Amino acid sequence: MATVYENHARVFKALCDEKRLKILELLRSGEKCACVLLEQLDLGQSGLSYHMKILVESGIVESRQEGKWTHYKISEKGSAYAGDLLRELTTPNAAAKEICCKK
Amino acid sequence: MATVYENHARVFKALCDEKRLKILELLRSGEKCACVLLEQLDLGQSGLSYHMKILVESGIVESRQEGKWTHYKISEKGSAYAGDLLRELTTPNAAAKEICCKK
DNA sequence: AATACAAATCAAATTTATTTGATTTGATGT
DNA sequence: ACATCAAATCAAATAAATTTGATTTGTATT
Repeated sequence: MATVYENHARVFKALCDEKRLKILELLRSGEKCACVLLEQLDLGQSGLSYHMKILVESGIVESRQEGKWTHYKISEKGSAYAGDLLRELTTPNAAAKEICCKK
Repeated sequence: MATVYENHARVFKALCDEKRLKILELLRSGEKCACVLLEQLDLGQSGLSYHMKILVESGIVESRQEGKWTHYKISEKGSAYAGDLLRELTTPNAAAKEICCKK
């Protein structure tokens, strides 16, 4: 069973790798099928599939099957969730106590 | 020389690891010195130092030296930058062209 | 200058992530 | 049913990240 930390980490893992950032950049110009991504990236078929899986599992990218082809695009919902999560993780929480050192 | 992708990836690496997410959670309640973090985490001294370096290099955490002790807190500026960057990376760009498959 | 202690650095061991090529699965067309 | 092609999965090899304990560095105290 995944901890909440694992689930949160999964979201940002999408953005931790150069190849995946390049893929996202390509997707910023609209939905693309795997064949187009393959042409533009220095990646083999199985390598692309590996990275797309991580992107989709993060929620930031969504996929759509059309016949033999799979199309990918940036998910508005997933991106918004990632943004909200980032804000939550970096915002001071209410019950802030400043406990610190002996000295 | 670091590519722009490496620089972007560095920001989100901070959020990819469970231990670092736990550290951030502790920092949400205010600035803490390393000694306090050590008490609350399942980490040795050098391990904590390793993770704090990654957090600080991401910009999301900032450190302050006070005598022998180092204090850490979440950086508002760095967090805002990460948020802006995430939005930028996941927002469709202007010159969007929908090029796709033969079929 | 010598000691004490916090944190950073180093080096080796271990774990996890990524790459690569081969095989399998799933959908389509003949 | 068979052949074809796109994508997923698998397994092995490689690379990168993390852990751990030892050493070093920097600051303060005596």
